[in-house]
Amino acid sequence: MVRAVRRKQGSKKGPTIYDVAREARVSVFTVSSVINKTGQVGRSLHCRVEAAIKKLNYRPNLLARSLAKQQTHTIGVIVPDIANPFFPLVVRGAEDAAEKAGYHIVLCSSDNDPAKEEVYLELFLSKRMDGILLTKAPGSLSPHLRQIVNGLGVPIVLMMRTCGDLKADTVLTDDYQGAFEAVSHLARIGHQRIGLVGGPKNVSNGRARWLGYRKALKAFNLDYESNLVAEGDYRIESGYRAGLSLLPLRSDAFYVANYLMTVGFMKAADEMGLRCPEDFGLVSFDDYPWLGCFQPRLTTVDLPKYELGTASAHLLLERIKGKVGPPLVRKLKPRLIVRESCGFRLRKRDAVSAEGSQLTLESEQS
Amino acid sequence: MVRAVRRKQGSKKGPTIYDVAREARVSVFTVSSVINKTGQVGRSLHCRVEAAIKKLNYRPNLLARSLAKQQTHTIGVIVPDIANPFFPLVVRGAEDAAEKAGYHIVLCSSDNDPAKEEVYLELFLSKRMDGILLTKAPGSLSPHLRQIVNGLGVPIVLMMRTCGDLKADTVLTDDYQGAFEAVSHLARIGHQRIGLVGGPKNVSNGRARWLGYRKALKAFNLDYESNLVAEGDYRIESGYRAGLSLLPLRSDAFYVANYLMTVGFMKAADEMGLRCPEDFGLVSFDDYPWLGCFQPRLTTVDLPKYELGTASAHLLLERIKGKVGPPLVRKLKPRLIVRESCGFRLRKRDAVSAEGSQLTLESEQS
DNA sequence: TTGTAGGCGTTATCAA
DNA sequence: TTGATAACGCCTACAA
Repeated sequence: MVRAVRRKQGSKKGPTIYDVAREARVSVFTVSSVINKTGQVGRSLHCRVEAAIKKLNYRPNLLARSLAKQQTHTIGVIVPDIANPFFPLVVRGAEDAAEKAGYHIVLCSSDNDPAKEEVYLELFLSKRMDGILLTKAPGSLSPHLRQIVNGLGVPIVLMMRTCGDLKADTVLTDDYQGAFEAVSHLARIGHQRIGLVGGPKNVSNGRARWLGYRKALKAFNLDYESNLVAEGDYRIESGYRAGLSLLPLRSDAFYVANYLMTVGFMKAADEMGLRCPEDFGLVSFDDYPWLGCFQPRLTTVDLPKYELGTASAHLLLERIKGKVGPPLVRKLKPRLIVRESCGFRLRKRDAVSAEGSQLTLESEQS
Repeated sequence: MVRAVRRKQGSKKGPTIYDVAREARVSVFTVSSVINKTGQVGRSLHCRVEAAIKKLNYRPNLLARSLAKQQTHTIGVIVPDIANPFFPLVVRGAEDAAEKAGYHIVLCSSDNDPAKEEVYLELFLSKRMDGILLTKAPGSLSPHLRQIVNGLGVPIVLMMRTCGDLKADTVLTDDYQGAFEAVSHLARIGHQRIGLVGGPKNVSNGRARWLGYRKALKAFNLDYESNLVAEGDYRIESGYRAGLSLLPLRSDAFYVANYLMTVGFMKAADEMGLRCPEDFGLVSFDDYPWLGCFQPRLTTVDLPKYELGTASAHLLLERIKGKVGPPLVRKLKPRLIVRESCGFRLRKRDAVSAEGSQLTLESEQS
């Protein structure tokens, strides 16, 4: 009982459960039971405890609780870059879902750097996160790390990107399908030579978008011209460079595999005095609220970002709760939104029958 | 020494410092000294310990360390909404600065709801965050909470918004100045009737942008017409509604106090068949990489978001380190970026002399 | 129903 | 230089 003889409470550091117990003239057990609503505590003691808590302004130290209960009610989230406009909504979705379950989020940006990612993962393990949400950087998890993860049994949910050697629950958008629809749309309205600004081939969704492009070309009997294709890294600069090299080739249209690259691409077009959709058609990937307000209004494939976050968090929370079973994969449906950048208005002679595809004409919505 | 007799290591939960000590046939103190590079440990023991750590794949439990050292190396961040494109870069700045100092971030979105904010603040205190970065929701901190904060001595840095009753370090952008420059620019190029879509008056930067607007009108001897003014909440919908009500009044130009409201405003203009800058001039607030690539290219006031985040984190880290002194206020300079939405190209007859203002013609940069 | 005391995994004090 | 051992603040069998 050395503890009860501690400092005369106050002065930084806040009151502890012992202070409350002393104040209420009960044991720490009683206080604990009251706080956690566990076990039956008599009316009078209950009141005394609550009064003491209020009087001392007591807040339980969640650090100590986490240590004792072996759970932090915190989940670690690693995204490539929170400043990439794709991820904020994903994170917000995860945050909301987590919050609803009493969990909170620590956020890290890996910059797609496997080394950084590894550091953060180790951090999460050391901080005893209850679970991890991960948009994997290129490359596989180091065996060393995988061993720890498995040993510790910390659940991980992969977001947006699979990772070959990591068997874990995964939530994806169907980028293969999305890319296929994007390019199909271009083909359907009459474009013949369709270029690609693709994502990095060393991440799964980069490959998927690439494959969807090729599949669509095949489906419409269009040639694959390797010189009309460029690989980017999802950032503005790479889209810009791709624009500089691809635009002079004067193909009919382009599919650009994400928004940031589209921004760079458009900048290049602007500098070269090329206009969209008059000089080239364009379908982008990933929609934003402002795309409909500025010219050219981008035809794009909307990805359910918020839902991606919530779904991932839900899966993770299930695992944290102890659910067992083989890894689950959820694939969310993208949705083609047709505006003008594709050249649809210019070529509406080839009327598009909806064909049961996930097509949305923006003028129809809202 | 009961502890050493614990479970036969392994099977979830990972090894503890005791396991390492036993493995290396030393005391926990020795292990701890090696890990923290504190105190002198003999060569041979040092090696034995390192070997044991490697062999057992030992990672210190940061939770336990935090409890013992009374510091978590974690800072709590509350922003109104991480999905508002303004904040990701701020958070990224804070994250980078924190990371560099060995700190990490837990992120919460308050939705500008004081109640939610209070819950999160209490959470941060309970989780013993070393410091807090806060973009205050409207209203003042509850006295109850302020008492705790003060009592606990947890440093807080206010970002973007002041809070009357909370004396704390603060990092702002000079929104008064920014708004003044925005509106002055409109006036300078010949606009006479200038409307305002302002931010919420119950947050400090909303007021500042409002005041800058009025100051500029005065400076250019323009009338303040209250019917040309609308109060929004920084979200798209409010900008849209403002557009619907203000645009029919056919004033020359508008200053819209943030990007999201501009998006809504443009949507309204689009629906009404009004074009910018032909039918009305517009200056927005807050710049993004894609603003230069789409029409109308927005003239806007760039706010140093990333720097806002880093500066805030730096200030906070200083306080965490124990720096004392009166609350500091840092005000970051905004920068007017002139593109076409203001109508500058249309009216370039009134040539703009730079006048030493922070004006940037986009064609000059890059 | 309530209290006692040991455990969670570190750090830190104080002897040896 | 090392080693016991008491904090850190909470939870929770086990006792009473």
